[in-house]
Amino acid sequence: MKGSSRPREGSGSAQVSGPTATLAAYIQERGLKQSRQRERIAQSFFAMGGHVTVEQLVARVRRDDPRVSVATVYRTMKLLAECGLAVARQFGDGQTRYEASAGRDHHDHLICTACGEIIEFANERIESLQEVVARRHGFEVESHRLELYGRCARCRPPGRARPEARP
Amino acid sequence: MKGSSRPREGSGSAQVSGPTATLAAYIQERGLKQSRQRERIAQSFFAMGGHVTVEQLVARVRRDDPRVSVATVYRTMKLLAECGLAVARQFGDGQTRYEASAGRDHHDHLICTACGEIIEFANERIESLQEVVARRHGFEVESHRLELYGRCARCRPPGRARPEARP
DNA sequence: ATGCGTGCAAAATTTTTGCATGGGG
DNA sequence: CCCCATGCAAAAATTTTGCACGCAT
Repeated sequence: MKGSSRPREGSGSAQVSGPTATLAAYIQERGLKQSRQRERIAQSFFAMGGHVTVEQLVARVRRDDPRVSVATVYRTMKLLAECGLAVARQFGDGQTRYEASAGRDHHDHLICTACGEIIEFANERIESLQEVVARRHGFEVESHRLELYGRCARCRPPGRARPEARP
Repeated sequence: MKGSSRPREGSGSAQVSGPTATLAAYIQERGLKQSRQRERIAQSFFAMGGHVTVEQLVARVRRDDPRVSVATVYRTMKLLAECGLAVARQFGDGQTRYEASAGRDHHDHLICTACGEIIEFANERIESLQEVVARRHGFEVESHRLELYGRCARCRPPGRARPEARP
């Protein structure tokens, strides 16, 4: 249940302009402090890619550092969200998911109700129409959220390819 | 707009075929039982209209019947959702909201981030484009969710009229 | 009489917060 | 050195579940 195909940031060796650098800058500007935990959490988060639940992130971080507390992960993700490196998403399953957003354009989501795969997409036409609709009601749009739930190609009953064994 | 939705049930005379009747039918068909609580909860829910949180609903129901438990309200709303009279909505605020859906067409939401007002809208063009996008990714859409967050006419900074004083 | 519904409370989930301690700047 | 960050656990907030009892059918 993953599968994002996002272009990797310059994962070169001496590259310093990645999200980690942005976080460091943000931390310094605000007189906050860096820490092993924050670095680990951020690193794991960006390494995981996709749309990560706190639970998943905690598990991953603890693989390297078993004593990191859930609270710290929550607090750090809030930090990442504040400085624009992550976005919190609520798909209707009761778990907040975080998504890396460094320098990424806005996009919406296609979510497979069978295998859970999450695909991102963007559509200018839809965005425009949203503006039109909003204006029609006197609204000024600040943000929006569009999620399409359904069956992905592999999970579709009629087509071919087995639905991953979970109807 | 669709064919003037909500035909006011002019047909039967003695038969009140509103949502309450649908619930009663559903209850009987399934061998379930009616109860004072269920009636009160359903009645309050439909009377309130809009997008109601369980908390609000509980408060309202208890105004008439202080001993109704939260659990019963949850269970009853689940029942209403099962028989298609209500729909559970998750706007990102951590509270499940229920919305009456008897005979209503699909629609999406405009949500004011200042006063919390929720406006419904429907747009065929957007729906069509959603299908196109989904198909392009091999998805078959089962449902979707579109929410536009922003400032309603009254809450817009530049314009006039006061923001109702409730964030 | 049978079994569903209810209230109450405990449990389960998910996220936040208080507090004492330790470490970064 | 001072303040921030962390861990731990308790607290919150929301929703579910177990249980015994009572009422509707």
